[in-house]
Amino acid sequence: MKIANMVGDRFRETPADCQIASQILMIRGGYMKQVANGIYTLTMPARRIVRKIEQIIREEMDAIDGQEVLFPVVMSADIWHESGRYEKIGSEMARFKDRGGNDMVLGMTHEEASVHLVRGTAKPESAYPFMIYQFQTKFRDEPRARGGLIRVREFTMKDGYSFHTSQEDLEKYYDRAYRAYERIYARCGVPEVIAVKSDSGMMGGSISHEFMLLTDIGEDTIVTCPECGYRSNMEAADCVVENESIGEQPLTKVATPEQKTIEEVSAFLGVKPENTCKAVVYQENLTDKYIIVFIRGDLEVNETKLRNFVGCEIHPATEITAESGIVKGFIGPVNLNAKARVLFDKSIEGADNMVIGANEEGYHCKGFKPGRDIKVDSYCDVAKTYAGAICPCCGKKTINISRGIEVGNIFQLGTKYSHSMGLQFQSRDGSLKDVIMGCYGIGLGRLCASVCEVRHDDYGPIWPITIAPWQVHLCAMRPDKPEVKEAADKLYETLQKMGVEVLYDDRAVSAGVMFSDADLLGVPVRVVVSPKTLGRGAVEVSARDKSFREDAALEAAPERIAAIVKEMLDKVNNID
RNA sequence: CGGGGUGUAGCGCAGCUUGGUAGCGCGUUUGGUUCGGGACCAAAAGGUCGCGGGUUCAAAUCCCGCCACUCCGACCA
Repeated sequence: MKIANMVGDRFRETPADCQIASQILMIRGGYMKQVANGIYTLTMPARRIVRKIEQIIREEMDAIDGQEVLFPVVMSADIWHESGRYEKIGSEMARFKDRGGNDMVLGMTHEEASVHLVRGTAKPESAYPFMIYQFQTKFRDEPRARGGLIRVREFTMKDGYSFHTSQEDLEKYYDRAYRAYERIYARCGVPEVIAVKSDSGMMGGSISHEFMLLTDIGEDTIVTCPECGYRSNMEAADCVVENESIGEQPLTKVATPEQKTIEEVSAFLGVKPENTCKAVVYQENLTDKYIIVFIRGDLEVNETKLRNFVGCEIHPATEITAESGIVKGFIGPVNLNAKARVLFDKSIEGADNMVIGANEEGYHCKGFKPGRDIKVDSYCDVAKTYAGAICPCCGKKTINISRGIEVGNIFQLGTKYSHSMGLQFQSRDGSLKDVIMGCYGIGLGRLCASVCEVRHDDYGPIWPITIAPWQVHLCAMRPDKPEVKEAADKLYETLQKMGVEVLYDDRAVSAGVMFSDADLLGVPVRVVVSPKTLGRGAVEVSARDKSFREDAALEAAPERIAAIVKEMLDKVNNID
């Protein structure tokens, strides 16, 4: 490819409205252009990167016996009614009517389509397991797209669905998929991607993992333990705390006029926030019924865990009515006369001498001890864990909090879709049973942008050679000199014949422009042919990541360059 | 959905307060001089000032409505 004719302008200014490195560099490098909010056109370099990522994934999916298929983007609403998700999913799913007035949807995921494909007459147990996967455009009308390709509305995703006759078999396959994913990220040049325990969200199912690339611009909060390797998304992380007795005291009422927040109350009474017990009020989305969570004063409620615990959508209480009996700012578990569901978080278990609200304007109580002053049937775990908290796995106070981008996920779906949509198998004893499913997703564009996010310098991306748009960037410096033009043209042709992917810059531009453009395109191997190098009878070969720079004799250059490319490829691919 | 911001040439922006018929930098084109990290000189092309309405002799500028983009939050396989 000649850079002179390539569509997609590179430029110097930072584009307006760009926040993160990958977005800035990929826009500046002419990899893509925004068409609408969260919707991009990819140009050749980005398309080539995504294609290479796709091929790596394809090879790894095929290696675990995946069968590539292609589901449609547009689906009839019928199958979404069957699974119940037509009603359950909100406006992030795009819906429309065809000319016949039938309800249609744009696929945001393809569980329904996959079950639709494989159901029919119940197949024998021996026909299982199998996995089908595809690369397909998804449309999700995100309320807020941002960060270039990190969070978009239209994107290409690899989604796979596996079908099993037992939980054990699913788990066995899930483990294979897990290892395939690790290979995929390593081969894409980001072996540091880690798997974390995750919340299953609207996908349903029980066990699930997200693959995370840790970076500060990540939208997810990741909980890790350096001691034992425990890793979890904050949404799914257990919060373990240990409360020590600070001296049991009788429950006594104290006046705390105008002191409503934990900061105010603890400062006013001279106690630490962790020796208070606060109430956080939520409402069920559909009924507006109140839910009061009693939690240690220094902690926050993890709304995902709370949602899962109560089993319905919830939102923080916006307005508290007088009839509810809730005294805002002074809520406490003792003598609470409120129309609300009351939950006790584990974080107050075992504590004593806590400050609580007195359920009376202007008063709190000291000396509260759960279990003594009020009967607690059971404690739930709905608190957000925090840096320095106790690791739920090894028990040490080692919890770390960091940020990560989700670059893939795997779910054990169970029978959610097979059951609702009627996908059964015939077991050896002749009975019909629901098929057990797993699903496995990777967003290609997001992975591309994420790699850029962690593999770049001030001048542009530094693409790992396995996914780089080209392997070699050939610069003919001073192509107005016939000897340069001739040597570079020949090298270009020879390398291509040898199967090396070359981007060729033979424009009559200054060295600065040429190098800046090369930096923005991030091709791992750079070859410069110039009057200077030809004077030495050589071409200059260097790495985008500055790891080496050498002269290669002109006649031997093609072989040398091809050898360097091969060496770099092997280094990434030999991961076992 | 709530709260801010912005919309003027391919890109980045000024002009708007105080109305007078559009400008700067980058990029692009042509010619010339340069030549290993975004060169220089000269000439040139390129704009429904987001859209619609209103006020006015006159609107990029003032008023009303709408749209789009964007940031923070809510939301999010």
